[in-house]
Amino acid sequence: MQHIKLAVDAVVFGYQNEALYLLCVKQKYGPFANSWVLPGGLVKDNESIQDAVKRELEEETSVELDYLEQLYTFGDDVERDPRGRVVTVAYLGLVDPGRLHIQADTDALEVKWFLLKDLPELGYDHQSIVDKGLERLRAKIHYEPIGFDLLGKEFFFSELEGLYRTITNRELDRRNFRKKILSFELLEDLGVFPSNGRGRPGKKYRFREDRYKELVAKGFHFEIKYV
Amino acid sequence: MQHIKLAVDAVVFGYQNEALYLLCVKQKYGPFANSWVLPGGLVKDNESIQDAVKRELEEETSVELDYLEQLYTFGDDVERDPRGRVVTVAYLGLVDPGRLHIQADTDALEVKWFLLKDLPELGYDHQSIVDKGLERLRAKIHYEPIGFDLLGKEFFFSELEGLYRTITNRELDRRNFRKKILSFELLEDLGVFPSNGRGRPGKKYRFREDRYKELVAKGFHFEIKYV
DNA sequence: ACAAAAGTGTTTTGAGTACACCCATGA
DNA sequence: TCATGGGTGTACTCAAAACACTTTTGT
Repeated sequence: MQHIKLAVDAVVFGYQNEALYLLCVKQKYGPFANSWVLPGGLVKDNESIQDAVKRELEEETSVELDYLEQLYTFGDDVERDPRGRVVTVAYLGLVDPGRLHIQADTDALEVKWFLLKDLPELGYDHQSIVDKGLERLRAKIHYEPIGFDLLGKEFFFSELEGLYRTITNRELDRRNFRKKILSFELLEDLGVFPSNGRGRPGKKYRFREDRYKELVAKGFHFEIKYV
Repeated sequence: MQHIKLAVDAVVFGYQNEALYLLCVKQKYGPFANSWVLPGGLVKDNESIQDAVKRELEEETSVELDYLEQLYTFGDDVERDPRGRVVTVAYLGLVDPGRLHIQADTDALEVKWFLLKDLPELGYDHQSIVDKGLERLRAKIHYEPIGFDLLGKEFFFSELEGLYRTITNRELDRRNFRKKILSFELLEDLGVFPSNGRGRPGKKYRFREDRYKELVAKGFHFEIKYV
């Protein structure tokens, strides 16, 4: 008879003002009570693992995702949970800035977005799960248009630039970057919007999800080498 | 109390004569008795999931791997095993041609390498696991030097060409491919060997694993766009 | 008028691609 | 001598990279 528990955990990133944020919850019980950890929990017998992630996120944080993918399964360290053998399937989630400021904690658990650069010490092996998630995000932003899930539906071009600068942690040439992105013809031009600070007002854009899918079906491959 | 079992399964590919092979075992008991399935089985309480894969491969097939990586965790279909909830962590394995012909079945299970193009109907959802494995192999061969794990330690250049042709299922320009691969300076030239058939004899090469790691540490990125 | 951010084009460079002939061996 | 497979070099093309000034707004 096997005594292994199966859990899910979610690495959920948000982005605002040139900075990445990570969604954490404060553990109430157990060996890491009062530590910050990733949202997650045990999978139920009759739910898919993906549904388990969504349910836990809903229960613990009330956050809905704009993007979700399976990340990696952590089960090589037999003692990663001091209470017994737990294998966890980690997911990577992304949310747009509209969800970045939590409404109210659902069930008395504390929930918080931490600046990724300023994370507290996380319980269990959750820091290594976060590392894996960040690695995936960094890799994938070059060859899939997942960055758009970290922006609002409508965004200034400079926000997209800032997002790529932040995630890749490198400078980029604004002219070349814009030329490349626009060449895909995946952005709908929404026209000029009042500047939100000083400086010349800029155009807003919307990512054309439908068009992206069409193009992919025809063999198109999103790729940003820049940055 | 949770009633989910945790298993591992391995998609193990081999390559020989311009063809990919998949390692299968014949199921002895259960709902898929006498079906061919992927090698695998339940994880033990005190072993890492990666060790579980290696153990099952050893027990069921006596095959040792030249490459192993975690592939994906299949647990969304609650009824993927008719006997109850089983979530399986699938791994992708590669072996060199020296291991392609099985020595003897360890414990009366039947073991067989099938031509990938000519697979029998596999039990459970194993066909979709194979599909995922093949997808990963096809993607990864472009940006990591994992193809070498499907060749012997010493190989003719034409074998490498054939491997890429086979896996990508496309023609390639021999001159450009050779130029590109050699430009990495990752192959040790072992000199000319007697031809194994008719035609001019060719040089053999060895992949410089150590050098590859050095280069990666310096920021090198293996990439074959060709093919 | 000045500071701040947005918008825009051209040139250079190098990697990807296309392409065809000679060489060494076994039969 | 012929069939088979191995080895090699050059020219073209296009996308990536480098690069700086003008425009619009708020203060």
